[in-house]
Amino acid sequence: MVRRDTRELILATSLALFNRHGEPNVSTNHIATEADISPGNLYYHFHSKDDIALELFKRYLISLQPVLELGDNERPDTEELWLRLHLMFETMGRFRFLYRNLDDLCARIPNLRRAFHGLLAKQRRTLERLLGGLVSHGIMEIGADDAQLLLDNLLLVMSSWIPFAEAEGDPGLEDGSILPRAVARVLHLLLPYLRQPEASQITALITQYREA
Amino acid sequence: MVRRDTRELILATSLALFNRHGEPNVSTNHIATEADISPGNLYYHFHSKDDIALELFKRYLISLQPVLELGDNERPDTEELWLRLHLMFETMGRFRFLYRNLDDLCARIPNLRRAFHGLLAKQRRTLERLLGGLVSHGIMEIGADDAQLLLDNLLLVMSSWIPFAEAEGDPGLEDGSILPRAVARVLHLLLPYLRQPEASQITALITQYREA
DNA sequence: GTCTATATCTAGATAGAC
DNA sequence: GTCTATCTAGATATAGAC
Repeated sequence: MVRRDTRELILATSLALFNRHGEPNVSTNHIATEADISPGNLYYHFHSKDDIALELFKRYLISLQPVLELGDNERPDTEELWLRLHLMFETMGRFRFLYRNLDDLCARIPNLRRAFHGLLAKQRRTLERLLGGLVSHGIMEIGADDAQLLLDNLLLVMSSWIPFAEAEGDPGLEDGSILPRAVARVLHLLLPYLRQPEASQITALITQYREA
Repeated sequence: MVRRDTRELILATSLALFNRHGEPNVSTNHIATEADISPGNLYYHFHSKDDIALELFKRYLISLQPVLELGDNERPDTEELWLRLHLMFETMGRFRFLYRNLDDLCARIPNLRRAFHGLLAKQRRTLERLLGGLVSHGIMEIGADDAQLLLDNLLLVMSSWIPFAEAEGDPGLEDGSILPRAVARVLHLLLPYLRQPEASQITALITQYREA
């Protein structure tokens, strides 16, 4: 690997190893060896292993920011919806180690825990606005109670498809071929509440995605 | 704690600690101390820590067996459905450490991995039959493609509500007060495909469960 | 069956030379 | 900034007396 700034090299190497083997199974020595630096050097750049994980989480948040941001005068439609989901899932996939061991990372690193809760709240607001947009366009029809339960399930599925796929041993996590199926999964949750002709559009998208 | 058969004591203690702190955060010394026995004694009864986890998984499977079994002439209705779900989730909650670190347990313990995949397949078959029963009774109306996607999401949600609740820091995991909400969550996935009057029944159940 | 004592290993982290 | 060498802690697991 080309020698860039060492701190960035450590982060890139850690991310790759964490994603491949799972964060608990990657030691700092392991990272140093793979990055072709000494263990001491690693600790010159980072105070601890948790520090590396936390810094990666910050990068994750930054990557996600533009995907979660909705312009004030933006009018979300189904096209916009699947684009956002695809971008979001692609980003999550690049940092998938976070979701694989979310519970333990949150328990161990208070700052990460707080940041994750903030992210969940933000995701909920973004989804709420997206759904609200669909309703105001007459594309979606849903009651307030149903909308809350739907939001709960959307957040759960969006936060859990990665570890579930890992547990199932799905090979598509490595090469990204799982993404279309993950998006199809989420879109299918919305389908019952969509009116025509958007419902048919989404159905077509789902079919297309599943076959991809 | 009353002194029962030591092997059972170790299992009970391990289960409690694993659930409370997460399996990776509980050492064999920790278990021995809590069980009031020596570390050496623990290793007399179990070959390794993984052995304990695997034995607990077997107990989990045994507990789940009657819940997943459907009699041949059984006619699943909505009443049967919520009963099954409640029993299933209650059992999962008693062994929730398994779901909190499923990926790493599967990666580390091949036998557990195989057993879990077998369980997933069995759950899918049971759900398939339950849904099929609802359809044949005219309670549910759903196409073949939609049914497959619904099954996928049902399995995902059923396998993931525990770690998601842990990541959210939901206190209801300890005392079981989360169970009604978890069941409501799953029932809501089915709701769009139910006919009347069962749809209203389920809506009422969900409302009741959410308030509980 | 159970204990005490200990071997072995590996992880995270630091010290100090260069 | 980077390296080598090393410390420390804690985990799994075993040996051998009782």
